[in-house]
Amino acid sequence: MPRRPGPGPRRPTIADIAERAGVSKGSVSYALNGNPGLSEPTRRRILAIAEEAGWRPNRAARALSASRAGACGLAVARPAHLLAYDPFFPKLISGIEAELSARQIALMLQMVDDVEAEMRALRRWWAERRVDGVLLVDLRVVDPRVPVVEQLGLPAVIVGGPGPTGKLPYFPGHDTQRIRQIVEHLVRLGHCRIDRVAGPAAFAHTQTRTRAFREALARAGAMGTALSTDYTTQAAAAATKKLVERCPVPTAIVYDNDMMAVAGLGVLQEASLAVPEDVSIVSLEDSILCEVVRPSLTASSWDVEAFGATAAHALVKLIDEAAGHHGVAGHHRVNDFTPDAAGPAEPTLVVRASTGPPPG
Amino acid sequence: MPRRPGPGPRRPTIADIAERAGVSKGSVSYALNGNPGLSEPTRRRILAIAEEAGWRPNRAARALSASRAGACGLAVARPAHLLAYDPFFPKLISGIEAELSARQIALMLQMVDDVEAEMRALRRWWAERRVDGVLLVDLRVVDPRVPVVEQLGLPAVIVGGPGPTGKLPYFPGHDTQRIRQIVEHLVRLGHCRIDRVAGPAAFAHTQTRTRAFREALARAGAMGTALSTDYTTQAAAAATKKLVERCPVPTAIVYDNDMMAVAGLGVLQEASLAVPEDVSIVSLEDSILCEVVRPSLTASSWDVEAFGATAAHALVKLIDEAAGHHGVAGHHRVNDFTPDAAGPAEPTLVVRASTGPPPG
DNA sequence: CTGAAAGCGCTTACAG
DNA sequence: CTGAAAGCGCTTACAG
Repeated sequence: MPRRPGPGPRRPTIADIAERAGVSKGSVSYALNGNPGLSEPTRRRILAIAEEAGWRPNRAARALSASRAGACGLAVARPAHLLAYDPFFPKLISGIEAELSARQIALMLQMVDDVEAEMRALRRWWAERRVDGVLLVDLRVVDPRVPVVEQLGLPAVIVGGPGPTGKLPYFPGHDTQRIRQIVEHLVRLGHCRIDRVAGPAAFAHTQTRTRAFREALARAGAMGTALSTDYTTQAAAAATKKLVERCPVPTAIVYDNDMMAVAGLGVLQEASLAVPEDVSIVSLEDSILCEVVRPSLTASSWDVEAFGATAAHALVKLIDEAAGHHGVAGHHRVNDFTPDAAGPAEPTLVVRASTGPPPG
Repeated sequence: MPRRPGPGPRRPTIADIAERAGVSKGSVSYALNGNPGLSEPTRRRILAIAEEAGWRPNRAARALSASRAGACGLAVARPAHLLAYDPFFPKLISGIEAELSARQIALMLQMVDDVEAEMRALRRWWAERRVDGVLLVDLRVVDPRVPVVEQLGLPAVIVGGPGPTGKLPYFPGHDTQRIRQIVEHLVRLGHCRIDRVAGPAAFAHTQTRTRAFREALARAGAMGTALSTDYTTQAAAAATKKLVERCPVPTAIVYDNDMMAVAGLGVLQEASLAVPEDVSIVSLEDSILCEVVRPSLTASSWDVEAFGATAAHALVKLIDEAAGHHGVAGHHRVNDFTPDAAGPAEPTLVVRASTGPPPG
């Protein structure tokens, strides 16, 4: 049973601190956690000794006794080759991670092939007490993860959800507003036939966007359709080809993300259609890529990092609440965050070279 | 002290399994961990009961008693806005994660602003026993992280390192070979003046590439220089402008990654230089982006996911070794992995539309 | 081949 | 205001 010391310097424990301070381990724990029931001088003395000794809690010990993992989980069910070209996720993860690490909470990241694998990951995290809560991204229209986390009692927030699903807090990504801005911009330029190359129809945010797209078109008296893709550039290229073979050719195309927009741009260039003289194109997601290609792409810009941070913050709150109502069988409270107010900054349409008046 | 039960189903412990099986907790632990010293029938019976009960180890408990976190750490010291456009990292993380999760090891991800913050993260992970080992990316020419992990006795592998640094295992990313292939391709096309827009000079792999670049040029009797950047597209654009203002204009430019290559392409197009008729360009990193832009970019393709998996595998081995030599004060063994054999697949140059013979 | 027990490093009601 | 003690759920030498 004697611990193998392992290489490297020794890590002090509360027992060491207690001994040096001449108090019990309990008092050290109280001081370290800011619990009441300790005189100010004693607390300060203990804190100073712990600081000086470079004490840090053994997270496993703390997790075991406090029933708190000190970690949140994020499983992403998109193939790596897709993730690799979507600037959205690194930004989102960065925002989540910043919020969490400011609170000393770790982020466990797992990439999985599909929703089934993601659910296995969620169950395993729960069973092993690896995480205190999870972030759910890419909500499906009918999403099997929601009943799973609800049944497990695993605190969860939906990142980018479209609206109330069960009782989980959700954070829509300004989808409606961003689509609206894009359509209004194009209509103002004189376009009346606007098509869209969309993401997977099974994603809830795609549905939200499609609804917003239809409504915005109708309000403006314009027409247009949305073609679903699997987010691959091949699918985006194929959809673009289909659109430009139509008669009449659409004068504007909206792409659900930047890489698809660039793929579409390539197809248009090969079809000898000039952008924006013949066809205007817009990306629903802004990135450096939009700035860098020629012509540069008009794109909807929003603060994805702040968005991730907000969702992470809500998850932390939820976890704290769940721990507070200890033993209460009931579930997370209904969303009490303002929907469509994900970050501090409102989305804005960055107008670049890829949009202009329609031909003729 | 009674645990708050918390919401959701109950999680069985080894005590539950032991009771149902009519054995001691120790025996259950032995059965579950495949330790010898248990009759086959007993082992099978225990396993069946655990399986049926859906038992999973409480990772905190296991970590505390076994002194193993069951997690590895990866801290990335690049600003999020840069990470967001580099397909390399998602692929790398995906490969690492796949290897780790196959062994039930979690990946802790942290994004930090600089190497100092990364070192704080490493120290904190070590002090809290959050991780059993770490992966070090973006090795600097003089890298302060190396002495830190060595002093702490924290198992670590260098992902993409250029060669032996201290005693840490390292995995070079085929840099020399990839640079060589590119230069040879361009020389074969007839280029004799090849410049390069490189990454930060402080990165060790940039240095490796620069050395390989010089050697390859010298071998071919060609000339050329490398301009360092901070990987931003602004810097890439500025470097490209500087190059095309030279006399004579280089006939070929190599970019250390794909986004910089696209930024360079934009500058060339605006300077009315045709690619590849006036200038050929090549990206040292392949991605969908290279396929999608017009002209499509010739790029060096290699299996980054396998690379990440290999490094993660080595780290796991290192951790096992360190645990095996328990108490031995000595350090990790000198690298015993084959350098420059990172993945199963060799890098290949994918020739696309952006390279051709020099003008004249 | 199996069991009883100590220990990992914390937290937290409970006495004093 | 402080201390002694139990407990979190595992692992692991040590007896039998």
